[in-house]
Amino acid sequence: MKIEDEIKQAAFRDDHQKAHVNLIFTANWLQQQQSAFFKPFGLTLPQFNTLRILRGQHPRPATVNLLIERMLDKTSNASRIVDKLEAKQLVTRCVCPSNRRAVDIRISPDGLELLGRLDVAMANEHLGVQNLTSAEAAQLSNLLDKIRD
Amino acid sequence: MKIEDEIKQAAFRDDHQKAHVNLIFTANWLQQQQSAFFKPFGLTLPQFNTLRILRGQHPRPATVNLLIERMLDKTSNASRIVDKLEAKQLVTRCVCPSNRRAVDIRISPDGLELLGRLDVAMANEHLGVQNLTSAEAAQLSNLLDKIRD
DNA sequence: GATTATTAAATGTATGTACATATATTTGCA
DNA sequence: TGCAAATATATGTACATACATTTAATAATC
Repeated sequence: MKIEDEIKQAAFRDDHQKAHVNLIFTANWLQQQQSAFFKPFGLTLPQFNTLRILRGQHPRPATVNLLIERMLDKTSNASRIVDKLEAKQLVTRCVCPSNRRAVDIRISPDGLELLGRLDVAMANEHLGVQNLTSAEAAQLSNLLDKIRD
Repeated sequence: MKIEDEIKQAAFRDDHQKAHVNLIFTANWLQQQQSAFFKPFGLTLPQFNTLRILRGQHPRPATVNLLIERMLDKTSNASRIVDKLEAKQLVTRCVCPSNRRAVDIRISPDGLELLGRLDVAMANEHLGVQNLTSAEAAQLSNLLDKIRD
């Protein structure tokens, strides 16, 4: 559906404004698709992304700082997202022995098992930008990089 | 800066995953730019977008339903955003005479004045996707529409 | 006309975002 | 050594998001 119809707006001032609105709208749309997918597994999107970073580090620990560095949203509160994951016993948290200010966070066996199930489920889904060809996806990335220059 | 460096990830699985991550990241980036811009004016981004819809309707009223229809994020809570705007006396809210379930919401003179100041300030800023040419912006919109097909 | 269904908005709860501040630990330097 | 600065994380508050439930008014059906 064209962006004009999605938000019931007849026209945009120019191509720039239209692309801007479309970018925000489409990113929200994608995030909602993903959230709905993760919901039956008891995970929110930021929780999933955090777990995935921890699996990437496994069996090495991650610190809160490392999570923030790799998260898409730098200003979100990694501490509290880890709180939620810890409450579900998907991660462990303990004071780093070599630097007692820092906290070593590791994905637990339960967490690895959950991500494993998600891998299977995601392979059977068409989440994300699957409607684009590889060339179009690459073109999109280039345009987005240019926006942030 | 390339997306790989922004989130400190060496490589992506494929062009699709890279475009997906880039899309979410860039939309967040744009929203943060805008939020920072609106902050000195005492507005959040959803509050600004709501006010702008109301100005589009002015002098006709809008209902909460109309706001939801036109908002980029359909699931956000228009009622409570209007609460905040009403507390700042930027909008008025009164029961619709012809349908007492509905509420007529109108932008106030203060609200119009604030948006006027924002128009001036925004004209002097480069918010949004200004780094693209018109052709690139149009191309971006087409790619985004295709994602949501 | 009374009862049920639908609609419009508000409210409740859990989570996340944004940003400021607090607490504890470590580092650097006078 | 002692004390200030820097670092790592946690906490507090306001706002927004996501989604379920509630309340009130209107429409539809019997």
